Amino acid sequence: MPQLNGGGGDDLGANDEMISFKDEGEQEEKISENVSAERDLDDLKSSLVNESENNSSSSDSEQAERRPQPRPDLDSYEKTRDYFSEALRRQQDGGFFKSPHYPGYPFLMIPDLTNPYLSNGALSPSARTYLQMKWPLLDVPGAAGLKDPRSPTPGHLGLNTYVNVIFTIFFSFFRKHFLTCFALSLWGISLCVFLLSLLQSNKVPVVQHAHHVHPLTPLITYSNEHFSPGTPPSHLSPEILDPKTGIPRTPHPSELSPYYPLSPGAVGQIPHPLGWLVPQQGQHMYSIPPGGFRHPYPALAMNASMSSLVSSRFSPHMMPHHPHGMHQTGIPHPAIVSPAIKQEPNSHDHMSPSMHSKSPGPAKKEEDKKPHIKKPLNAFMLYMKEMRAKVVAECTLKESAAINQILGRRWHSLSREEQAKYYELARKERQLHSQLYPGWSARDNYGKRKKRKRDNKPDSTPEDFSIRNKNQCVQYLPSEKMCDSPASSHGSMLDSPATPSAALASPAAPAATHSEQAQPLSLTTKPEGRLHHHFLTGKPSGSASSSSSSSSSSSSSSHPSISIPIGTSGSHSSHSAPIFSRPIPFSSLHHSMLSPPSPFHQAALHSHHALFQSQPLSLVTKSSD
DNA sequence: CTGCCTTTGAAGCAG
DNA sequence: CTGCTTCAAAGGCAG
Repeated sequence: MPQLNGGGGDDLGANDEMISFKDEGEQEEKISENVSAERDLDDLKSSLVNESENNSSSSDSEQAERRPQPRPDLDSYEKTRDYFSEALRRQQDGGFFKSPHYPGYPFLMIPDLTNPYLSNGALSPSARTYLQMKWPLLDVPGAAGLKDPRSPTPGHLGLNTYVNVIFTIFFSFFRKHFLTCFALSLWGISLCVFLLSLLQSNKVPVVQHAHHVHPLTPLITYSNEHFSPGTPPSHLSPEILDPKTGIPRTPHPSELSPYYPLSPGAVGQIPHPLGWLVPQQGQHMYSIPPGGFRHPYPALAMNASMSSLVSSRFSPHMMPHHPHGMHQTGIPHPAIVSPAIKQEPNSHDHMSPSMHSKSPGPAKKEEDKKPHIKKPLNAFMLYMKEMRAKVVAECTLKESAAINQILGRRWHSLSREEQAKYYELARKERQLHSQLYPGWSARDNYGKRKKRKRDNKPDSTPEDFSIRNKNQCVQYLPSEKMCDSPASSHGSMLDSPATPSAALASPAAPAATHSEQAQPLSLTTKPEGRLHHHFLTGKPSGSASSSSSSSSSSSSSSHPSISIPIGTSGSHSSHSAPIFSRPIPFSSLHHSMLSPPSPFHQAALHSHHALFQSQPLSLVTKSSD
């Protein structure tokens, strides 16, 4: 647990301490976020006003251009268009209709308007994509006929106009009252969709985008609280309040979506303003079986992302709460995994215990009844989920083991604040998890996984490094791919990461430097890779390193290359723990070092090294050849 | 097809 | 209380 090791921090209650520290920080952050959000919103409004004016003028000019050559069949069109334009002028004070700029999405700029964080339209593309995905039908340029005077379809002008007027009125209303009437707006959208369908049925040319993924796929984010423009963050009570009444309600999935902004990854790598909160590609920390939300069966295939977002934010307040676990009700939570789908091959249909009358079977059946509730993700896991895609994109690596090494290093390169975010997130997740599954215990999942190989060799001789047991020092990374990876050989890790990602990963250069300095030894320079991995392995992960100074010491002393369990790859916390965790939690220490450079950090760094030096025997080592 | 690899952190268990 | 073990995610890889 990264806590402040100094500077007023104490080692006890690391988690809570840090969390509390963080909470304060977060609150401040949030306040500032809100303020900035409001400011952004204001800016956005003003900018939109300007845009509106521009749009109006351009619209007029367009009309002027057409007037010289009026056509009889366009008269009615012109009239309706004028009417429409008038309606537009009346309604649009915010440039809501930016058709000239977004010809393809004449009326689909909602997210841009509704997202207070988009002062500069940075997210506009994603927002549009979002809408396209969310409401594919809306992607249809319903006013295409109107938009393009050259291809009018007089036969449908009336309908088009009607639709457009509906759009205009609805969206103006929508825009003005979005924050408070979102649900209503959705109904309006549904109406529009219906009308568009009508248009389609009337054979009005309709353009569908080919890049539709899943309409709901991009909606997932890890946390919505920071993105809901009109709803205050509710960290600990993820319930969704009715925007109008403020009363908790059971939202329809479609109603939820707006509160769960796009995941950057899902929308073309568009960086999210609050990227750290955004999970990867619509995935949630709890992978919920598809159909989790309302349909217990995968066949009903509610989009997993949607399910996760919905379920992840469904607190007991929203759903009937059963003290012994929501799963008893068949209510899905991301943490609930249907073994049939995942992991538990032997069990089946765990998701529907409530659906089926409790079939009292053999004693073992009881286990089957219990759905597999996954552990809440810890901070690092959350970080991994978020960053994995980036790392994969930046590197050609695909193997998770290698990616994880990189992530592990990056994790340690993160500033304390950044890590704190994830710790806080993880804490909330645990809290939510505990609320959702009061009776759940990590113990419940013990033995669920296939037997781990680790325990086979508890009593191997010090020299007898089990092949099975990973070498804690050897890089699992394929030699070809180092990226900004862990422990690049030759201390290349000390070099500043060439890739932008590296810089990204280590926002604070000093921190990164410290990090690197702090782990020089951990960078096992062995390019050997897997070969040594087999022969030079560290201790069996299980018994290996820690307590038994005997084994570890012998191994360490015998090998020239010393690998420090410093947060680096291979230093499983549990292994390294014996060395630092108790007296000076390693992560904590490391955190301090990662923090902005300061005398204290320097001291910590030195002490850290000193610590290592003082306990050479504890260091897991590996032979250099 | 199953399990390992790899990472960190949380939690449980054993002594 | 300390230390060890298991599990969480993820995807290539080996058997």
